[in-house]
Amino acid sequence: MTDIARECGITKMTVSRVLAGGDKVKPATKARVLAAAKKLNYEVNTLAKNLTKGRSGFVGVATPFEGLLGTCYFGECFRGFSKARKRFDLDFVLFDTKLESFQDGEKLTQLYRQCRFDGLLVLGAHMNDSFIESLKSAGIPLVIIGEKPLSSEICSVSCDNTGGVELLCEHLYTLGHRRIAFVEGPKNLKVAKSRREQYLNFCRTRKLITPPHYLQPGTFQMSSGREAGKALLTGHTRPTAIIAANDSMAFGVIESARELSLRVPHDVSVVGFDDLDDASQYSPPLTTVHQPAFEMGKLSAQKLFKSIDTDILPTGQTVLNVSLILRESTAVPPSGPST
Amino acid sequence: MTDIARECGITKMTVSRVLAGGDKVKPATKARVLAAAKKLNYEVNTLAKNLTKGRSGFVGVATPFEGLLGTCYFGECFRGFSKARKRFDLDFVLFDTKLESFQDGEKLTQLYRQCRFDGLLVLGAHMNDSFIESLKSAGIPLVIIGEKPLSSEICSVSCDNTGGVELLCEHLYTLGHRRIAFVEGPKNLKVAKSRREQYLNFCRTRKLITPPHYLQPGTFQMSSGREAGKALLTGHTRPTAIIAANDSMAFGVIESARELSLRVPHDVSVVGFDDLDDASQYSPPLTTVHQPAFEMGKLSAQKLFKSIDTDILPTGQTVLNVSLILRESTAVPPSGPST
DNA sequence: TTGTAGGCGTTATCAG
DNA sequence: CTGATAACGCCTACAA
Repeated sequence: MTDIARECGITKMTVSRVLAGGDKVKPATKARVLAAAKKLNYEVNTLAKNLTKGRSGFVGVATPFEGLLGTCYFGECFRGFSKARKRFDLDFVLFDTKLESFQDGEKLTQLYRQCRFDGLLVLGAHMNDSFIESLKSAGIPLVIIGEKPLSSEICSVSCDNTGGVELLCEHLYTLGHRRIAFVEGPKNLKVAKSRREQYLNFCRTRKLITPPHYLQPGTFQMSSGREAGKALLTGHTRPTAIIAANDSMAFGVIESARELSLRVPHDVSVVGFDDLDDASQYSPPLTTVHQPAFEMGKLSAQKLFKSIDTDILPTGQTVLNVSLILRESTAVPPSGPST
Repeated sequence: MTDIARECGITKMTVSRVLAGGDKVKPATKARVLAAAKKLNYEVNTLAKNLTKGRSGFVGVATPFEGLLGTCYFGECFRGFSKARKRFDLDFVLFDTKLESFQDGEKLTQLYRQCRFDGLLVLGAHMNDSFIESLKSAGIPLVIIGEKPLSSEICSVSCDNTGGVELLCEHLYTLGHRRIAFVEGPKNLKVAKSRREQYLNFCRTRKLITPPHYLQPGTFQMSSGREAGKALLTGHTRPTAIIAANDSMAFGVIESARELSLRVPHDVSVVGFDDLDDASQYSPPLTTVHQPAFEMGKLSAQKLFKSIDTDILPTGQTVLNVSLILRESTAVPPSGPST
């Protein structure tokens, strides 16, 4: 910058002004500065700029690396973040909430106070609310994605998990299913809990039978769906329909049916939740609930960017709608519609 | 920092020394400083530290967001990066090579010169070598992952794609298959090209028939595998075995067989490449080649970190071994072993 | 073992 | 519209 100033016979200050956006500088000077900058192959030193501005120019994305990073859900959310970005001087840093050192939010708080990032997007948070509370109380601009924290003070963008499961249940019930089983997600995830609760709720309301083994544990991974499917399809009082708390597990359930030479949906109906890309490619194509991961990512990032720009903490708890995607993995139960 | 100094009745400088690692400071002073730091809830300002050090403390990860970010392969690599990290003052920034502005490497070069990151890991690079060359010539510490660039000057960590396809071909040939088809990956990816070349090579060597439609285009996505499978299984001279250039497409091929009521492996053998988590969960479990994505990620990150620490550009082209994972999607061809 | 002086490259502020 | 001066918070180098 000093070089440019010398080259143009002016001060650094004027050069800075031009490069920062050309506030009130004589057009002629401006042109000369720009020419010199080009000639000298100048690029700002972000490090120095950041120091004076007190900003790092980075947005943190906190997520469990193991279990979420390689999933389509994560990919879609992240593409949403990226899409929301209008200013290109903000980039994304990834933090692994699975590391022990990140478990309690203390570490992220510290990084924030060290000016490593300007705001935080939290994906796949655990039920452990104290994690989020501690981030909040550190004054970090914060948006939680995928679930709604207890405290309404905390900004979040999620989708209607309860409503989604309700749609699935209704659909199966209308087809005539009365023996409906459920494969749940990890116990420490709020989304998993919401989905399970709504299933149980539905069964209670409609007075459906729910032997204990109708509620199968799962990890959101295909393998757990396969195991749960095997248990359900070989156990007593075989269900006529199985709801998996996400698509991956639904695929696993379908595989288990195949292994047992049961046809989907003829012998058993299977539904999932998420609407992954592959859901439509499966045979049979999977009936599922579409979760708008891309939109969730985009909206949450927009909120955070705005917050960072304005220095006002983000607020509001947005719950996006989900929709039932009817494909071919569901049909009337083998015994025909119930009464 | 000034506050701590005042609190302890010493200068900033001594405080700095203590906080930087306590070089040659009297233990008593050191203790007092640390106590005061704790009391005042002090955290270094990374922004200032970076400015003096001339380092950003970030490692860039350049990858196409669309098509790679949501995949298991990316997840594994990234977990490898994270695992390689010994110093926790280096974090990972994501850059989207699918953005137009990143296509030619110019943008990343600019970001580097602006000190946004200290080194770069490139994942899923395009065939376009000029992209990589331009990064290299900008002097960016650089490791390419997954493919071996033409210029041996450029550091890379990849796996033996050629050998892997050879293993698959050999396996099928030994079982007796003579009509082997191939579903290829995106035309602009080097890995895809290597795998295809080796398939063609094998067919040539063994004098296998290869009608033009035996080489089906694909995108590495399940849907393209499904389409290719349909074309191959309904076309003339039906192959007895199909090699998909990755697992996702192999799943698609299997689905297409199911739709056509063909049994895998009884009527047609199917193999993939990657060994995704789900490959073992499929029914039939998929015979495939294991690609050590985690190790590739870890090793490449280690090289880069070392380079950043020592200020010596990373070198060497490592090619990791792959291994054939025999599962249940392959068998002798329906007509029995060939002569 | 500790202190002093100065600089890293940029922007803020106020004066001209 | 432009310039002078100081500051951002830390670290390097040298001196005491």
